[in-house]
Amino acid sequence: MTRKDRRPRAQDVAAAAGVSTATVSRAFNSPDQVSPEVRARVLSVAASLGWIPHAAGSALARRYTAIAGVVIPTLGQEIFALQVAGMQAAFSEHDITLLIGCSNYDPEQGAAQVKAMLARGVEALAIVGENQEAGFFDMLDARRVPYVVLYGLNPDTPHPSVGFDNHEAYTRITHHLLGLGHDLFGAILQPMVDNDRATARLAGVRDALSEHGLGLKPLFTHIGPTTIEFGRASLRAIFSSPPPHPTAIICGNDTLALGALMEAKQLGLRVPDDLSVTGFDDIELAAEFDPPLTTLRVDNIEIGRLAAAQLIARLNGEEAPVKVAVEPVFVERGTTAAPNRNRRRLDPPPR
Amino acid sequence: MTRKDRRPRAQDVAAAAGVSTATVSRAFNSPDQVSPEVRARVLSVAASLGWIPHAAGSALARRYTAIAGVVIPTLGQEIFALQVAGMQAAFSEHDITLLIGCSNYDPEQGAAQVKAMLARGVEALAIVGENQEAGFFDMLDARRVPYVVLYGLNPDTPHPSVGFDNHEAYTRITHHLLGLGHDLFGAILQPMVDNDRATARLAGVRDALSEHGLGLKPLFTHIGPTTIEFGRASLRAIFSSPPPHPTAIICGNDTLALGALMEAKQLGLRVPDDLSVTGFDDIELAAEFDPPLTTLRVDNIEIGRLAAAQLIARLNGEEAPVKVAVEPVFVERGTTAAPNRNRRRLDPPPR
DNA sequence: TTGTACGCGTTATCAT
DNA sequence: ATGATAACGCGTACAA
Repeated sequence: MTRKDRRPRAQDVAAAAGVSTATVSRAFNSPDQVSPEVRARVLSVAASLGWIPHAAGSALARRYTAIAGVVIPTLGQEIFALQVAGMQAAFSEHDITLLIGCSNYDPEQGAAQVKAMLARGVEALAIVGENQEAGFFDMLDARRVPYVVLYGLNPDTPHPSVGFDNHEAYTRITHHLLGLGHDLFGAILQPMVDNDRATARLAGVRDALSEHGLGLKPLFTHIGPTTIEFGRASLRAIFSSPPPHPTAIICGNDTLALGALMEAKQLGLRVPDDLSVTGFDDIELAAEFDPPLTTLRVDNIEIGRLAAAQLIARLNGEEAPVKVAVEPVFVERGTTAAPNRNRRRLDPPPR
Repeated sequence: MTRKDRRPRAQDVAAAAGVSTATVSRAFNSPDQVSPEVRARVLSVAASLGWIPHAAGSALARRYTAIAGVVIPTLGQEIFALQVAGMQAAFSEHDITLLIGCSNYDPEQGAAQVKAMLARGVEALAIVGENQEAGFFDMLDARRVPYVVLYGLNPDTPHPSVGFDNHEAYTRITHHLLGLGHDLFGAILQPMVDNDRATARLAGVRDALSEHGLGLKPLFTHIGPTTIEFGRASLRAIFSSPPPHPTAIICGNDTLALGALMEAKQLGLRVPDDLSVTGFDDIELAAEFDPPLTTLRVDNIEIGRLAAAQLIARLNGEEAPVKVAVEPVFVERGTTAAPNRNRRRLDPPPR
């Protein structure tokens, strides 16, 4: 067998095939430079020995690891899992291994993940959100590691990014509801700390409202975990305050919206007659729910694909646009309508 | 700056700190063997140069890559994403990087992923399901790469595994419904091809039924994609056949069950009075739905953790149990009850 | 405590 | 077309 019963190396294959290690390497990496007979022999010997070139040696010699990295908040949320899946598909076409790290919404953990990835020699990096530790992006620049920000497209920052403008998306939702005639709003959103996307969304709602001289009452603004349970609890809280109550609830994602919808049903509120509710993401359930949820659809796989494509282009020294938009599509379904004036008349008018 | 403006290496740090590369290495890996002053100087120089040891060089010298791998069908399904998250958490405590590959339910793709991982020098491997290409496990054995099968615990095979017996789980569900008095069943399940878990589940239902002299009619057995839509369509199909109709529908997971539930509501069927429905997994929505779904809860994060723990133990040469059970917990909620005899009487009795 | 020197497995360069 | 040889970056006996 092979030396010392360890993993075979190129030398073992070379010896068994009666060639040099250089030829073994060539037989795999530039088959044209090797005579057909020798190539066949090398390949067959390699197969019988079970030799696979060791990536570590290869990385050293080539000065190229063929590794990229992505850092997301968590794998538990479908949107990020899909972005990763999209990246993985695109990278694998270029034989690049994708390292996946989770920050758990903590910039410190995120930075630690990136450090580990740099040690592994990542050639490029994708990360969700711009809310990183101080000097984070400088560190990447210093190492000349191309990076891209996922799931955000903040026009005010210079970072290459693939995604959409969260602020714009939420002004769009708000304008739609305003256009339907709503003038008293509630919001159920995810935590803002270290989350530039969520922050931008709330600002988007606020800015759109203030254009119309409206605002978002603290009493009707609930911020917490993105669970069905929190969506439920928030809606309950909003409607357990004395009237008037909001006629429209804007949610940070579909999960929160579904929670709100379930609680609304339990409270005997008719959607969309008594209450309009909007979500975000367009998860599978959104379309199937009763009533089907009005939401914005985001193509997360595409975001991942495009991010990988941009990084690959830059690795190849190609010019690539640094701000790539993947616009969310408004999907109006059954949870939004003009406010029911009959019901509102029962409420005392706001002072 | 550093030589040729490239990534700094240990030699650059050594030169700048006025020591040898051996001391640089020791300052990081065995700090006790280095005098405090020298250590401090080395660390500060390394920090200012931004030096991080290159994993490829390290892997070669140590003959240890600190890489493990996991192959799952898809990241798009929460259960697998959670298993990966659990593994990642456990491995990261041992500074092991986890490589993630997706097979898309295709053994060929799975094998390709594993090959890529072997090239990267994975020290250990986890894989969902035993349904692999011929010689797959032999290949791992030949390389002495410890592996573990996730999400299955087939007592008939020798493979180390962490999970549960899918056959047993589904006989349990079936027995419960039989105990409630049901005697006409339907099933909505995921595809069986290359999926030993799904196959075992169907067999579990069949075996439990045949103990009672019952069977599963092809007309009432629907197999397809694990989507809400397929759950809906299957229920519709089942109830659009001439009576009698099943009083209990066993679903392959919660998503299918939710689809069935939604369609049942649309058809005017009362759950659980007219129809009992069971799911599997206990996703968040299961408890919140109206009525809340009876299902089996699986702790997928724990499965991931335990799998990683077993692999780590084996890497350290420790004896570790090879079959680790993570039993699903039966959660009876609102979608199961005794069959409504009144309704059944309206149906002509089965011949 | 510190330095010297070799090997880890592969590829690229330069001969032949 | 093929071979010899020198990197690639690091860790670790061994020597001092």
